[in-house]
Amino acid sequence: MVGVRAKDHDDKRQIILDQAATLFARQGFHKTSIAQIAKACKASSKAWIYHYFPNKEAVLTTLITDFLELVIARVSEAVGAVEAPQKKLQAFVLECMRIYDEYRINYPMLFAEMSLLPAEEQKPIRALERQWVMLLRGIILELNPGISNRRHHAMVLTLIASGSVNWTYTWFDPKGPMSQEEVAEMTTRMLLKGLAAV
Amino acid sequence: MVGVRAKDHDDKRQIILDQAATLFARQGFHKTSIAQIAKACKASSKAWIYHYFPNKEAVLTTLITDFLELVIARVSEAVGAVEAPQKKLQAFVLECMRIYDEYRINYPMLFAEMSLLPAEEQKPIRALERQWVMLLRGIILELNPGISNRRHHAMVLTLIASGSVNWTYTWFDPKGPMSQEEVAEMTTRMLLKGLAAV
DNA sequence: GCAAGAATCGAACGACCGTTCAATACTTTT
DNA sequence: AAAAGTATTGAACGGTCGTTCGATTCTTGC
Repeated sequence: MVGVRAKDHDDKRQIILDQAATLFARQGFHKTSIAQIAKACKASSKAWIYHYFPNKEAVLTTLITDFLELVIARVSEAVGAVEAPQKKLQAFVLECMRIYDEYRINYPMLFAEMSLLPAEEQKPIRALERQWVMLLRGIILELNPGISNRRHHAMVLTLIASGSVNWTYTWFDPKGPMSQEEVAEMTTRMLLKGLAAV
Repeated sequence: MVGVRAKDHDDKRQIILDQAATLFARQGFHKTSIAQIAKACKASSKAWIYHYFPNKEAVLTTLITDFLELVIARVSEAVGAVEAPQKKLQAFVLECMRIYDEYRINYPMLFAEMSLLPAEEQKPIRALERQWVMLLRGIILELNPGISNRRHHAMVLTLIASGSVNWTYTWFDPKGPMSQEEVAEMTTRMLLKGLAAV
């Protein structure tokens, strides 16, 4: 076929995303230049990036989108593999922390950056985020069906709980005194008791 | 005295900080230019800013420092005004949310931006942050003295709890269905039960 | 082998931005 | 009123960065 994309087109694209993720996490989005990403990919020109992405923001939005889709897929699977709602919560928390640790993505930073994008570009990302939150909300409702009576209580409680999970990024150190499994265990135990109290 | 600073020098400085806070919250640090801050202050030249701050980063670090000092002062006072540790936790959470609401500062964004600063400039800010965390840790230890046996447990539990409070920024809407008092109430109740479980 | 589009690259453009500088106006003490 | 230092300003500098362009090379179906 003439004029067809190279077989390794998607691979190259993925390399860009991987290198960009590392650089964004270390230096932030604005302090990372296209030239830097290209160099990290061992390309000799920054114009090379533009063959795979229309602009710099697209690298960011693709990165966040792919990441959230992965999180949702893996968390869904982990949660679906157990029956008891207590076990589901544990699986949810643990799987989130595992992915955060594997990918070393600075989620609060990406989140903040995303919030500055034009509303139209935020839309699909917000939708994925909502999926993630709704997954957690479902588990919380199973754990404590009573709260469904009061309007919005389930949602607010879910958002409060989500903070415990998401904020972990800002302080957790894999080389610290606790493993992610232990932190996940403590978080789960706290949430289990706490969520029953409202 | 010849060559003394004008009486309103500190006022002007504060105006810069206030306008910068608003702009940073809305557009982020990097997308806000010195010229924009100057214009928001009704100054006719961006060089004017440099009479009050040595550079743009100093505006950011001063902003965060002042904010954290205010938070610590107000939260300390609120916590000190009550006796029971349960009341202290409630006061802590409520006061944090009140300040966040009053000042409309995007704390997670400022936090992320601060993390990219040179280590030396981060130091005093990290110290203030630690003060805030330690305040919360003290309350948690009062609530659950048992955890002091296991090393690091109190600190990790504190950090997990702090996530619930700090993440509120990213989702709380004053025009939403719940007031900050109600959210603070729910957060406190959840934490009270949850923290006892570890 | 030729045509057409993909892949890659080097160079340049155009805009913006943080910072500096020199000059002017203002204030206050002596 | 003179001196000295502050307050403010407009203009310019130096650099960076995202993006574009044109050219070249490579791949592949006809």
